Amino acid sequence: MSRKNIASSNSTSDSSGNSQAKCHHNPLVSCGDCRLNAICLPISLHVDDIDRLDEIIQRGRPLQKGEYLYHTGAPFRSVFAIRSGTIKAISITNGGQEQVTGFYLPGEILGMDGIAQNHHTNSAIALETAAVCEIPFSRLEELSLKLPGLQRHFFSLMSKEITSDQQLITLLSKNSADERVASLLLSISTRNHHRHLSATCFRLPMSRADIGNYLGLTIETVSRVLSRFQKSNLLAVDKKEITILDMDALKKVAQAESRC
Amino acid sequence: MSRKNIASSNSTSDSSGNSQAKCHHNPLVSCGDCRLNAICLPISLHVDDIDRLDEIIQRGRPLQKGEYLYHTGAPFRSVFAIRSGTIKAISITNGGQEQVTGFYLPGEILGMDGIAQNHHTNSAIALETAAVCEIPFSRLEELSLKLPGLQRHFFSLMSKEITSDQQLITLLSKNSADERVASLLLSISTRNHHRHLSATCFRLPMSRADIGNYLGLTIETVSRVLSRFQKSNLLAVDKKEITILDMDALKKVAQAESRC
DNA sequence: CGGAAACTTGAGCAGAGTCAATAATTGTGG
DNA sequence: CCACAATTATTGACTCTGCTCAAGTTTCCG
Repeated sequence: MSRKNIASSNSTSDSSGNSQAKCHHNPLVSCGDCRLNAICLPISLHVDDIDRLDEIIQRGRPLQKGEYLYHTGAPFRSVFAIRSGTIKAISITNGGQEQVTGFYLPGEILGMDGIAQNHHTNSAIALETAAVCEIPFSRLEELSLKLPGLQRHFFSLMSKEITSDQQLITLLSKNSADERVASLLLSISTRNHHRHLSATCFRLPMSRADIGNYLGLTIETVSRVLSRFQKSNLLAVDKKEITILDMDALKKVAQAESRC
Repeated sequence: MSRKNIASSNSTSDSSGNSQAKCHHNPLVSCGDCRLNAICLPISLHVDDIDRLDEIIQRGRPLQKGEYLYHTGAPFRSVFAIRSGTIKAISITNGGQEQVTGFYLPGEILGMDGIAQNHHTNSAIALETAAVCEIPFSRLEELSLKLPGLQRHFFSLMSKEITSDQQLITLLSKNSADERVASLLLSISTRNHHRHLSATCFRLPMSRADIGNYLGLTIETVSRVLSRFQKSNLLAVDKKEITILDMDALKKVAQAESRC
């Protein structure tokens, strides 16, 4: 068997003594050894092909909280995979306000907004100290021409971005404040779970303002909804630390759109 | 010069006597002769390459109003370019409601929601009699591996879909009913103008219900906003026929988000 | 021509926004 | 390390935009 399905090599590998080399804080770890590759690169590639991908990826110094990964209008050169930390993507409205268009967690890929116009339509900002892998897009395109699996993977990534944007559109268009907040909490919970972290107890990396901006709500409404969820024992909220106490009930709230 | 920039061959070509062959209602017209190719395929391709693309495209019988182009959950095989008519894309919410995620006009491409999961997450429904070109995706992928320009074009198309979804997110998240309706009217106006149709006088192909669904408003609110626009002489509204009487004022309404 | 679907308009209501005051947390510089 | 400023979050009172419900009208299509 000359192929290595990297999707099946999951993070249990850090039970080995060599945890240093595989730690996601270590900027030098290669794609093949990265514990996040099941999320970021869930395709079968020949080991040689992984090495070729590895070669084009640039790993820079970590971003500090508030630092920009790229700015609106900047020439588009790369997409980025998050290794640690959280990044928010924002676009600027005609009136000059921010619109948060997404939160990106470790293993997720952002920056694809820039492809069409050859410059970024969004800005990306670190919400906390964050390490990213920079993937130069022109070299990725070249490599994609040689590796059909990689081309398909990038089509797929962009398609996922489209479907997740459309889910947000539905959320904004049809759901109440309670439903929106519950949905966001569940989304973060699920994504944490995929990374083998707790699905019920986690720290929100973003401010109430960012949550409200993302969900089309005011900061006050977000705060009130969280207080209400706490009063009804769905959650324990301790500033940014969230504990989901009643997952089923929270899911019910999230899905309870005014059904006919 | 062995390359033909098809983007520069615009619809003025129908001044020739041979308008039959180039008419967008004729299902047999080739990509090279299609008057919409400036919108749907705005890239430089070798004439031979256009022919190769042409060969893989299937042109079926027109869809009648209300007919499905594809259903949610159907296996993903193709993307579609619209030749004539209008298609709406909808997704189904958890509660079983429709969410309109987009309106597609002639020259525009839809169906890319299905790539990630290999089946469509949306359904597509004709709002009026419509002709489409079906582009089998697997063959498009193969061809993209040979034609870097085509690969880039499809990355670009998907990126455009992402940025336009994000604009809708902003609209839903930040803008009032008036601003949302004005924005949609202006979007249709602009897209008509690109197709060399009137930017000020056109027929809305979708119902008030579809508009409301798309914009996150009720049918009653859409109706009231249009009445209000008419009273203030921004528009003349005659059921689905819209005439923009004061384009500048309408643009002001559309951009007037509560700026700080 | 008749029934259904689509649209318009009005009255009343409620969910989320605004404004405002206070509290808690974080960051900064002496 | 503490004190002060700045930012962030909570909570309350009031307002307003857009929703609900309802009735009536127009348009579409068989």
